[in-house]
Amino acid sequence: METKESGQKMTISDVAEALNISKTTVSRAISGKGRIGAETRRRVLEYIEEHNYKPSVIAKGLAQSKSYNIGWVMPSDYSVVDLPFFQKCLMGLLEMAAPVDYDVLVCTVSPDDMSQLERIVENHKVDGVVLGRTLVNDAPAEYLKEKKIPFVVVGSMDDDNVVQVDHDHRSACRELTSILLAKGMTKVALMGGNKNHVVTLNRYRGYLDAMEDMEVPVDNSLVYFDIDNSVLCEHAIEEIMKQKAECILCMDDGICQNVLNILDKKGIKVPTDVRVASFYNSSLLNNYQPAITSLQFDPRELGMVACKLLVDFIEGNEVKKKTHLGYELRLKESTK
Amino acid sequence: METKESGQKMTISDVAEALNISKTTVSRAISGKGRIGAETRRRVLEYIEEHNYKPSVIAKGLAQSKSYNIGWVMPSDYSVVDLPFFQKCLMGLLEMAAPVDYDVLVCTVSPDDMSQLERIVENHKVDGVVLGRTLVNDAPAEYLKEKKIPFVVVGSMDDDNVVQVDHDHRSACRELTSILLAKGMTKVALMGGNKNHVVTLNRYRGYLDAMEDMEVPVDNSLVYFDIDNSVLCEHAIEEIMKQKAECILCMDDGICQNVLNILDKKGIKVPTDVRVASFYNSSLLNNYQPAITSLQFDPRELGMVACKLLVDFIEGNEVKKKTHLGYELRLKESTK
DNA sequence: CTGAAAGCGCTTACAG
DNA sequence: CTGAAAGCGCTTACAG
Repeated sequence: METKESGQKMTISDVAEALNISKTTVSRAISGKGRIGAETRRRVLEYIEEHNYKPSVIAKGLAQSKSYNIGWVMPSDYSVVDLPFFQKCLMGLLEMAAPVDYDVLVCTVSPDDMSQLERIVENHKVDGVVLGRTLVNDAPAEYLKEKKIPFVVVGSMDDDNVVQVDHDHRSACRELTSILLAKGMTKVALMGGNKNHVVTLNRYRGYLDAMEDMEVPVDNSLVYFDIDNSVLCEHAIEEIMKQKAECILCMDDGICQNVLNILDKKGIKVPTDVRVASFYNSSLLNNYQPAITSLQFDPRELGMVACKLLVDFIEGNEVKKKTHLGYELRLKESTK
Repeated sequence: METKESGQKMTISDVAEALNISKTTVSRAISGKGRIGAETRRRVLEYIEEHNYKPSVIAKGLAQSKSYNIGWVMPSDYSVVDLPFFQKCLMGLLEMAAPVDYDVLVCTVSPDDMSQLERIVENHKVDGVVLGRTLVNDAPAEYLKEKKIPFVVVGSMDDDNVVQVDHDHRSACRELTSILLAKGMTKVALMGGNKNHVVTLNRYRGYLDAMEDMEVPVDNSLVYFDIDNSVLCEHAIEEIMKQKAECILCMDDGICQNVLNILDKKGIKVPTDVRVASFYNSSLLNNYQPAITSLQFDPRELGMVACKLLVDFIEGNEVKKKTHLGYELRLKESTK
C-alpha cells in the first residue's frame, strides 16, 4: 500500500529475496510461462501487487531482444499537419497498444528524408511499425521490407505480401459518384490531391468506375490533381466553371474547405449554382452551411485495427493481409 | 520459429573481435567517454561506419538505467482531437528529440484516467515526460512530482518549481482586448473554453486586465465559459446579442468556428453587425471570409522548446523554470 | 591508453 | 515444481 523504500526502484531480486525464492520463480509467476506451484504463484502475485512492483520492460526487452514498442510513422508535410486524420489514427493505435503492453514511438518521414525511421529501426527501438499512409513509390515500405521488420500500412499497396488496412476508397468513390450521376448530373468535376498518394488514385479509379457504369464519358478538363494550395484551387475552379460543371467532388476536406471559400469569394452559391461533395473525415467542415454531402470514414478505427494486426504479426501469428473497413455515405443539402 | 539469417544484427562484441580489441575500447570510441588513443578510435569509428553498426539503445539504456525515451502526454478528449495543436507540438518535440538521440513515446490521459501515463513511467519506459497542457488541479503533474520524474509542461502552473513553457496568454489577451476597446467598443463579449484549463483562466485574466486598464466595467452577462458544443454556443450568442455586444472574443478557433457558423445561420453579419476576434492557431478558420482578427501562436515551437528543456533537465543540467514564447497579433477585417 | 570483469534487470534452457 | 547459471548488449569502476 505504501510506497516502497524511498529512492530505489524494486527489482526482481528484491521480491525473490523477500519471498525467499529464486528470481526464476518470480519471473515465471509473472509471465505465466513455465511450470509453477499454484500457491507459490499466488504468493508472488500478492506480494508484487501489494508492494507495487513493476518489472522493467527495458530489461525484459533486452533478455528477449524485444522493445515492446511499435513505431507510428506519419508524414510531416506542412499541409498534412493541419488534418486531424493522423492524430485520430494515433489515438486508435494507443488505445489498442496499451492493453497488450506495447507503447507507441512516433516518427515522421518526408518524401526525401526517412532518417528518423531508420534511426528507430536501426537502434532497435521498435519491434514493428505502422506506416500512416501509402505512396505510389513507397520508399519507407521498401526499406522495411528489406530490413525484414514486421510492418503494416494504413492504406493500400500493390504488394499482396504487405499487411494493409484501409477503407475501400475505390468503391466508396464509385458509390458516391454514381449517386451524383443518378441525380441527373453528368458534369461532375473531380478535385484531387497528390497523385503520388495511393488513396488519390483509388478514389480516381472509383470515379472512373462510376462513369463507366453509367456510361458517362469522362471529360478530362473536369479532373484536377495536386490541388494543394488556394492558387491552384482557384485556377481549377475557374476552368471547371467554364465547363459548366454541375458538381464538384473534392477528394479531401482540406481541398473542400479551399473550394468552398473560393466559391464563396466568387459569389458562386452552393448548391444552387454548383453542387459540392467531399471525402469528409475531419472537423474542418463542421457546421458548414449548407451541410456538405460526404463520405465518412473512421481514422481511429484504422489505428486500432492496424495495431491489432501489427502486434499479432510481431508475435508470429497468422495475419490477414488485406482488411477493409466500412464507410458511410451522408447525403446533405450541398448536393440537393 | 524464425531462422537466423546471415544478416544478423551486429553487436559490440562483433566489432571488438573484428578489430582485435576489447568491447570496452569500442564502447569508449563510440561514446567519447574515457581515455582512448586517437588512432584506435579512428579505426573503430571507421569500422562501424563502414559496416553500419548501430549500438542497441535498449542495451545501452539498461546499462545506464535509462530508456532514451521521453513521454508526450496529450488529452484524448473528443473535442480536442480535432485541433491540430497537439499534433503540431508533437512535431516540434520530434524534431528536437531525434538529434539528441531521444525518441518520443506518446500516451493519452483523460480527467479521470491516467493509467496510460502510470504505465509508461512505472514500466520505466521514459526518462522524463512533457505534459501537453495544464489543468487547474493537475493530477498528472502531481503524480509526476511525487514520482520524482523529470517533466516539463506546455502551459503554465502556479508551482514555481515545475519547468514551464508557454505563450504569455494573459498579456496577449490583454493586448488584443485593449485594441478592441481602443477602437471604441465597450461591449466586448468573451466566449471561453474549459475553466479547468489554466490557459482559459489566463486569457480571462488578460481580458480583465485590459478592461481595468481602460476603465471599462466588466459585464458578466457578456462572459461565457465551457462553450464546448453548439447548443451552448448558440445560447450564449443569443444572450450576448441581446446585450448588444459589439464584439465577440473567442478563446480558441474551435469555439470561433462554432460562433461563426451560428452567426451565419442567424443571419448576423461580421463585422457589420458584430465584430469577431479569436485565438487562432489552426487551419479551422483558413480563408474564412471575412478574415478573422486573431492572436497567433506557434505550437511547434512550444514542442521544440519543451523537448530541449526536458532533455537538459534529464541530463542534470540547470534549467530555466519559466519560458515565454512570443506571439503575433493579426488585425483583419472581422474587427474593422 | 587498454582490458577483464561486474553489473544493469530481466528470461530461459538445463538440471534436479 | 524450483533454482543456478548463462545470456541479452551494452557501460564503467578498477586495475594495469
